[in-house]
Amino acid sequence: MREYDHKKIEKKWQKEWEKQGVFHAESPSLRSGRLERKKFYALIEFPYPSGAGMHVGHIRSNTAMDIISRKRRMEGYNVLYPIGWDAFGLPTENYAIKTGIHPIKVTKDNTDTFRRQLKSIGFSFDWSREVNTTDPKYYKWTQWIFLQLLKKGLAYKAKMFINWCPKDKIGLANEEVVDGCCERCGTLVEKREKEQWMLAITKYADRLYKDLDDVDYLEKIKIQQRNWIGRSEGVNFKCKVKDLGIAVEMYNSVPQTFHAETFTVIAPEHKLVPTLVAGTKYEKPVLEFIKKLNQKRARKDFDAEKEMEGIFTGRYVENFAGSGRGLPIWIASYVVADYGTGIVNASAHDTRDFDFAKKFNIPLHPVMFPKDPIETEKVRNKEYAYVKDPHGILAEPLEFKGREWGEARKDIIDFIVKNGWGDKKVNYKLRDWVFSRQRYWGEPIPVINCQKCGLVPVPEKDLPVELPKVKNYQPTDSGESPLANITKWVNVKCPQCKGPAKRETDTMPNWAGSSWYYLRYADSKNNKELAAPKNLEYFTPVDWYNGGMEHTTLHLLYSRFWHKFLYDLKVVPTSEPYIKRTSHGMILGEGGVKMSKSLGNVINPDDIVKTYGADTLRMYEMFMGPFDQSVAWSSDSMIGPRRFLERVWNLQYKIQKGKKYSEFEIEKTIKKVAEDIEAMKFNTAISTMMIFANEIGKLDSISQEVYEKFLKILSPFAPHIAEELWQILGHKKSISLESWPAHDISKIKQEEIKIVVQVNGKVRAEIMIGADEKEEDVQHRGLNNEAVLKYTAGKEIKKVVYVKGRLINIVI
RNA sequence: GCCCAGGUGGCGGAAUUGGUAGACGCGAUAGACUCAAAAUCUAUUGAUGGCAACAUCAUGAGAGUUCGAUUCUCUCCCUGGGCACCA
Repeated sequence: MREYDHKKIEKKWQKEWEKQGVFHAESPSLRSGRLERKKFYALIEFPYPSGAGMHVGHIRSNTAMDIISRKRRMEGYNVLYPIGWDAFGLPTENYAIKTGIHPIKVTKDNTDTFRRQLKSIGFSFDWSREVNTTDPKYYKWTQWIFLQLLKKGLAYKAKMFINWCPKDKIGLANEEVVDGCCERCGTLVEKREKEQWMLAITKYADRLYKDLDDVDYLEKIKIQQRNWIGRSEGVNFKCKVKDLGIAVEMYNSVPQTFHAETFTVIAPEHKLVPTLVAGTKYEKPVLEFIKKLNQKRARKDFDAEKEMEGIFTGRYVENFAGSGRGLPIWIASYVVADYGTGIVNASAHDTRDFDFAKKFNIPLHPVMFPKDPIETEKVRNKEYAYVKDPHGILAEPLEFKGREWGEARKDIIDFIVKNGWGDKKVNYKLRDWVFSRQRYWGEPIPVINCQKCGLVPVPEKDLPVELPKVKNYQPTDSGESPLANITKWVNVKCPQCKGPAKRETDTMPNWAGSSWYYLRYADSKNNKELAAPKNLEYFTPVDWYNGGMEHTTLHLLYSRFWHKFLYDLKVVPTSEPYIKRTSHGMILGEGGVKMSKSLGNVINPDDIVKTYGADTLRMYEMFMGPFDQSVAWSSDSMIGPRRFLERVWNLQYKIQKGKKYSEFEIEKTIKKVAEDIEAMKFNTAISTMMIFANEIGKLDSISQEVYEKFLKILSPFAPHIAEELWQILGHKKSISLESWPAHDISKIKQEEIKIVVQVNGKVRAEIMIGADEKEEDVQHRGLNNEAVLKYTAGKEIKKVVYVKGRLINIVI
């Protein structure tokens, strides 16, 4: 008997797969005729090659998609399961700053480590399509996409207040600021005015929102994206400021209660504020108020909700919505300048407005009341803010008296519009994407500043604009990229007038390269185009994309935006990049704490591959818990899957020619495993296989046919051991190229079924019945069962419930 | 505050449309093998009571619907994640 030697087996098959090119996806561009075979495109988020090496979390998500890919291959699909490196980014640059080692070298070392580690796990990646975002041949096309965005007016420069991290010396997108602090280093973010490149993602907000209806994403992912885009339909009220004659628009997303509005609030930084108070007695106190407020806001622990501040401007809105009333305009600290119009009318039906009015003694006028009369009295007495209740009854305007708030909404909006008081308006929370970074390790933005011609795009034929070598990667305190110091690189001739000009020194954020990488995989070696249309037509969209929840609102939204843009340019054939999106849970350290270097609880996959083997590691990570939930690592539990594989290995010595085994068990197992893989319930798929192996392990001998079927369904999970056993059984072809065993439902039929007899819902007996036995006969047998009679004797039987093939419940 | 997940043995976790709660795995206990240990194999393993057959209680707490609830409804508590001055 040979022992299960995982080291030998795993190395052997990894070499063999590579030699045979088992996992290469066939491209239509490489053949003359049509590629008839159906494709399946499985995608994982390509890793950022950090210096720490691969995390066990990578293995979890990669294995999941690997199992699905391997199953699809066995089902006859031409599977594309690619891999690459999202290698631009701050950690590498910060490392370079610290050590002086060039980021190119750092990246090469790290990707080498990752590649070796990934290969040691036996993932069925098509390595021939490997991409790297830092490769000029790759980022040539990232820059090309930027030029197209520029051409269409979707990339623009804007002088604006940006979130500035004083430590990283970098501008941050709103999305990258967490609790007012830099997402990466935790430093308190400052506001700084700077010229920035922006991408107009808001122009696509509507489509990004609506098209979610047509994709198969996990519901929670859709909800997060919808919340992030934050679409709301409301009314822009058209008003005039009394005595000034200025027209203002005020956005209101709940116009149903517009009659309740008794005052108006404006954001402190709103550009209209100085005009409102200019030359009045309010000017001095208002400006002082704003100055003080800004100082307060800079404080980290400042809570605008609790520390609500405000001041009257001395101005009024004139004749609000035809009511003849004038609404006092207050500056309020809780109003956001860049949402809607930054000026809002306020009412008793909003908690913040309500609290504000109470604090500053502004009159309130509720117009919507609950059905309960006691509560109505409370609302009438202004005891609390009665907010957004679809069943609340409106008292005003009189045209809508007695109608429900939720139901009346549409009609009230029409009413307002018809009277000319305002226009329908859709607003989004989503803001444009701050696209420039004052950093070295990113794609140079391919633009030239000419003194005469202004901003001139680099001609497409001159792409890529390559990163020059620098000595120092430290950003400058002036906020410019280190590239600004390379005069040789910066000074160029203007492509239009040939006069002296300077290159743009800002680079792109790391989200750029990852916004379109899945397209490049379709044709990663193409030097003439982003990818051959033939290949894009065939491979895209991605059929199944798995990744982390943390990328739902940034990467996933950005890449959908770019994809839609490329669709408009007719570069890609579909309007959505991913048909299906799922997500995995995190792997936590032992005891449920976060895995981190500082806690010293990081698990090194290399050690486990060495001692237990890649197959055991794969099995363990799939078995440890539900795929979409976080699970704590437990080194003790690793032994379970390893024991299972050893048992499977030893089963080979039980094979006997001509031996038959109940078809029922193997067919049932195949069916369950297949269903569980599709539902990403890998943990129960494995337990099903364990049960099967335990069962046949008890027999004296097993048939080769059954064992082979079992190896096939095991192979996506533990491919190395499955290949080895497959070969031992005398097969020449790789098991990866075999076909997935079809389970025959008709075979899954039992002669006898065990059912339970309950008395008043409590199990009292078990009986065996024939599969086709009549209900009356079954009931009769249940009722006359000895154990059951003990409980029913002398009692009146009220009812007997029979659930076919399940149970009998006798009610007494 | 809002949104989304969750809460089941010593631990990770199973339970089709409501239908035998605790599958599978880890750990633990006992036994076999061994000079011994490891590995392996066999048995037991939710709690309480009982020599046992068996009984009772158990899925965060409390109520409800039902012949029957881990599953459905309501109220509350706790944990994790996301969002948050968005009118």
